[in-house]
Amino acid sequence: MKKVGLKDIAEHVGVSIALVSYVLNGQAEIKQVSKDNAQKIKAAAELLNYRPNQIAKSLKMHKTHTIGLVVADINYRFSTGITRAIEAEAKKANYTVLFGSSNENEDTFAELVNVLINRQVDGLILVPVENSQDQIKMLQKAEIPFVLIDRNFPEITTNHIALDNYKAAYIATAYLIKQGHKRIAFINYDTNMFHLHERNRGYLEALKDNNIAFDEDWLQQINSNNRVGDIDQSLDKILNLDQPCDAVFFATDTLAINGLKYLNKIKAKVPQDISVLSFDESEAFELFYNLVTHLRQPVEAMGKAAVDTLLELINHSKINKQISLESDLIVGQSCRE
Amino acid sequence: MKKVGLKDIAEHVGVSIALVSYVLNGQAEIKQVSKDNAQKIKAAAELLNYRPNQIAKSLKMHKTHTIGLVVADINYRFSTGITRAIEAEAKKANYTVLFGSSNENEDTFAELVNVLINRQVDGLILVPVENSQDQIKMLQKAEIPFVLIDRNFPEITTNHIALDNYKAAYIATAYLIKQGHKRIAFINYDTNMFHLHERNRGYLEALKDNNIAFDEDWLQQINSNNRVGDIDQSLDKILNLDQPCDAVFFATDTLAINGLKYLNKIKAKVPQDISVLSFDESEAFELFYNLVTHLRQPVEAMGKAAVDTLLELINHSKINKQISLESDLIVGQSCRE
DNA sequence: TCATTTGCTTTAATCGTTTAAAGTGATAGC
DNA sequence: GCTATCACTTTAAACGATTAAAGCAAATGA
Repeated sequence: MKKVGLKDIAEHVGVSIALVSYVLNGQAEIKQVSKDNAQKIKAAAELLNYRPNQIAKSLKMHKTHTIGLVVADINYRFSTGITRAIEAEAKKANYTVLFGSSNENEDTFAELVNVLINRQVDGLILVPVENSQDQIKMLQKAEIPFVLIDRNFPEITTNHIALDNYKAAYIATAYLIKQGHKRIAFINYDTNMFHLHERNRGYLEALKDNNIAFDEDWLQQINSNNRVGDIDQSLDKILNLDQPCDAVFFATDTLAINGLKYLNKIKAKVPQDISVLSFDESEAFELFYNLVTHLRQPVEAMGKAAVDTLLELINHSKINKQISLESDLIVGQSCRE
Repeated sequence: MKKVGLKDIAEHVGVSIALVSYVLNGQAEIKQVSKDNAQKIKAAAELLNYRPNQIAKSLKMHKTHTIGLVVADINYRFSTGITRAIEAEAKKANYTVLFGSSNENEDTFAELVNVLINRQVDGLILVPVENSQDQIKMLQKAEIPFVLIDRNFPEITTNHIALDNYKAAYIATAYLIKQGHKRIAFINYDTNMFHLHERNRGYLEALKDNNIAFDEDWLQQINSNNRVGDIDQSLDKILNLDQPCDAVFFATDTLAINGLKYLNKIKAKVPQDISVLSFDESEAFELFYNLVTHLRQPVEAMGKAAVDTLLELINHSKINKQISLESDLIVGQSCRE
């Protein structure tokens, strides 16, 4: 059973290809196609089970009605959330999402972006990885519509949607202080990504504003290549200081999960021995014996904003939007009361 | 900066489009293009930052080098695992993956499949949803290469890759029996999907083979529309029988997670009050105070087998493969020893 | 010297659509 | 009776690539 095209329908009905195209694109009225032919064409399309070849259509129209999405790692809870939100929003506008995961790798990221461009996506939504500035600049030079989400580079002016990471970290730290903590550790990745630096800044600023003298052993920077081992060491460190920490704030859900596993292992009780607070959400937080207090990112809103912005960009070209969103502090029982 | 095509390069160098195409497709040798021109063309392509228009190429070649993937729900751990595996495997063969999530909805599933076909994917990898038999038959009639994973319909002969669900459930149940359990509940969805029925069958058969008289209150069927409430009720039921169950086996990770939340809520201790075993994997299982004993599905192998089978189908057409895989029982501390 | 071969390049059709523009026969207006 | 309009329909040129087939000098052979 070979593919049926406009030609087959045209032959079947005995009219030209153009007429078929008009009818099937809802232009029967305006092109004044006779009711009789319109009727026959529709029937034939149905009968032959015609499916328009989007590839041909895209080629002609210079529009694929597709947007490309590159997330940092499909295994992150954040990624699945944002993917879902973006898909749903895109569908409303009749766009399909072409999707890839860079696995936080610079080369994979570049390759994915390239593949998507070659497939003529109308625009891109990207969660950029560390050191991908050149790729971003390339996109700007090539005038390809794109928006960054979750992360951005302060030195490059882009359309982006991200959490106010500084504020979120500030609020979380302030919350721990309000709960009576005086020695709060912050475990973050050792990275040069701006959004994670902002979290450091929020943490530090909150300490300062509350007159807590920061001890640099409190800020632990994890090498993402040796995550598990490093987190264990970091926790050992902050728990065995002369003045041990009584709270720990994890900069991401992955850090928190690995950290909590270790705390379980060494039988440290949360929050009796140490309070725990984490960025992001995770199903695992709910199964921990005490719901882990965490900062929930508004993924739905983020996805919607990203798609909306991108579509504006695609349709009316020049706009410049930097959207900053706020997180919710979900209070569980993992912090001292 | 408008898009550069073969034409632009041709004009820049002062040769025909054909020559450019030959060179950039590595046919310089066989088409005996002069070294001089070949050199200039490559240089110009580089200089002008040429990117082949895959859409045009696909139209001409009747091949998109794209495979479509429809998962049941991007939020499932299984989905992200399988997606990653399929992407990695597809990339090796220079295929891109176009991806969608049906959210277990029949109509969304049909729509996604259609969108993918219209985009001329070379083949499909599908996790079919309940009642999607007609879609599958349609694909067969249209002779579109596809393979099913995770689930299949016994009444339709298809290429598929799936776990031996019967065996997995049997092994898990037998394990619980070996640990001394005599009253084992099984919580499954109320569904007509074959793979979940197979899990029921494995559970029942294991009881029978071990001379345990099955009590029909032990098999709880959850309506997926009211998952949370139903699970709570089911657990209440099995814990409050005249002869309460001392073990519960969840048919999926989502069921287990919700079940464990409820067990936490009513302060039932695992495994002291009740042993717990679950199908699938979840990050959350590791954060539960006792690692939840579970059946791990071989997603990597599954993804690889799916891509390999599909590519065979695409290239050499007629084959018929039903691949059955085995799960691993990961023993944690959630079952009585 | 003329025909053939060699080495390289161009021409032009094609993929399945879209859509201006042109074509056609009937009817209406003057 | 001649032109204009109307109500349709077809023609044909794109879109950006691929690739047989044809074209064209220069070199070689007889």
